[in-house]
Amino acid sequence: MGATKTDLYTEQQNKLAILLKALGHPARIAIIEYLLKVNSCISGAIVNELALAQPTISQHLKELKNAGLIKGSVEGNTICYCINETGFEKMKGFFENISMHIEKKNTNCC
Amino acid sequence: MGATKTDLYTEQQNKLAILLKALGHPARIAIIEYLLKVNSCISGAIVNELALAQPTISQHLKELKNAGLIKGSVEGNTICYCINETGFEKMKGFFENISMHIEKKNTNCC
DNA sequence: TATTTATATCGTAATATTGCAATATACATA
DNA sequence: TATGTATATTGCAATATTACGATATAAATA
Repeated sequence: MGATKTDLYTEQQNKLAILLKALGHPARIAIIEYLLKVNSCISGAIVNELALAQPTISQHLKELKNAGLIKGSVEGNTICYCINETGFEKMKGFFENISMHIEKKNTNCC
Repeated sequence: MGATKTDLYTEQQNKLAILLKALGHPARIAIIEYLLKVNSCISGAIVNELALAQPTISQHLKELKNAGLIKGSVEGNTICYCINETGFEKMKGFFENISMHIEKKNTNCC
């Protein structure tokens, strides 16, 4: 085994899991936070920022892109990465929804 | 290699990654959604709900508990699991913060 | 055109995750 | 006390992830 049995879950659950998993690594959180901090779309600057080897960061960027959390566009020699809002809005919505559900029910049995 | 280099990141980034990673699996999303849906703290009912073997679910529950997303309390023979708000509030806060940051800057270079 | 610069891909080692059968534990009840 | 019921733990096979050196690719510039 070792592979997730995606056919057991709804498409929503699978999609959400992909988004959350993509952010479930501190390097990728750091990349997102960096992209939000700098006031323009920087690319290779991330390599200097993050103390990881260039291929490793390239790989993390690819995963973020595959999950739909960042977009990349070629800019001559360099590549410009920036936040893709849609993925983040979905996750925000999920947690706001959960928060509402928690408020409504007060079964604090644990 | 193979292990995440946690010493490269802030404690906040590492903690957040643990929370997000714990939810980054459809089975664990399904468990959380189930706990929210049923109006009381059910335990072994999850095994019937989820089409996974009992040890597998037990393992997922353990991970959710370790991450601080659910609490468990022994109830005689059975065990009562329910949502632990704090973890979810943290994630909600993170995404609301990101959302605010995205709104402020409109550098849509990608 | 040759060289530099920026990024991606390949290949691989180390480690982690997923899933389950078998088994253990612990309470409940006959 | 013996048996059933609910959950956890162990051990293991299959697969995925993390990280990086070596190398490829592609644009920029000397």
